[in-house]
Amino acid sequence: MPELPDVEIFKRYVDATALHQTIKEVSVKSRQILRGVSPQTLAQKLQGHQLASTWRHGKCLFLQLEEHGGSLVLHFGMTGFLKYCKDGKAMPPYTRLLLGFSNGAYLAFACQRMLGKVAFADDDQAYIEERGLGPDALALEWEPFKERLAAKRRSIKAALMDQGLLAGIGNIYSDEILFQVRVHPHTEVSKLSEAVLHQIYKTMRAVLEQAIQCQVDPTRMPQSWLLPHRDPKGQCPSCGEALLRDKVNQRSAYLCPNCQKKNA
DNA sequence: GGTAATGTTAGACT
DNA sequence: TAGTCTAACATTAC
Repeated sequence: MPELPDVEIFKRYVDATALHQTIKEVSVKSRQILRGVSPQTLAQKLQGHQLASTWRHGKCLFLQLEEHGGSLVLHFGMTGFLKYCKDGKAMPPYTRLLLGFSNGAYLAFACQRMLGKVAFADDDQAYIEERGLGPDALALEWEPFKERLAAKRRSIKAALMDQGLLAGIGNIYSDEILFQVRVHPHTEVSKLSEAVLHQIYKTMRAVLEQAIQCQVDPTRMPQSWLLPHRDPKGQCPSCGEALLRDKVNQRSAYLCPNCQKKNA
């Protein structure tokens, strides 16, 4: 689930559960998810400290320690999520990292497919730069958005999903944005008029914000959206046509062949 | 048993 | 050189 709106919900979840408690225990269950930090170093950085605040950049969640002590950085891959448990027994399956607090509760980072990543950043901004991430999709203004995408020869779907251009959009939400703007995902960015690009920008903001409001729960999203119908048997909520599953960038893109014509 | 799944990335290619 | 594309990564469910 973890695209920008999902990670924003994880951020709010941490804010509501795990702040301002002293970390007693740091247990790395799967070493493989660590990026650029050893289990020993991670434990040493975290133990005895508290999570003071959180913020999100694209799909990355930063859990900041008090007194500028650096941040625990979480990336959720395709299957990652967080769970705050009152005791260690309620731990979800595939827990890869477990933080134990002085009040006896735990924060578990789970990811079934091991594509999630855990890192430690002494400086959040430097970390973002090192990883080559573009500006956060919700923080990005129209003018820089236009400049970043300008004249790209790749498809609009690939461009929206490129974390180096702008950070936070993945397969699901790029489909949703392009469906709402009625643009075919294969369309080359350079072929889009400025007016259409502007529509894409505005729709991107609206979709991301509303998805957060809906708690990323498809059943709460408007029925006019693609997302609640996004499966191989789904029908277009606008015209009733059977949805098409196409390949863009090695990923399956869902679209309505009637509403999203090429060269439209 | 083959295929696909909400992500990233190193290396190949143009 | 820069931009773009592909395969690989690990695991489970249908």
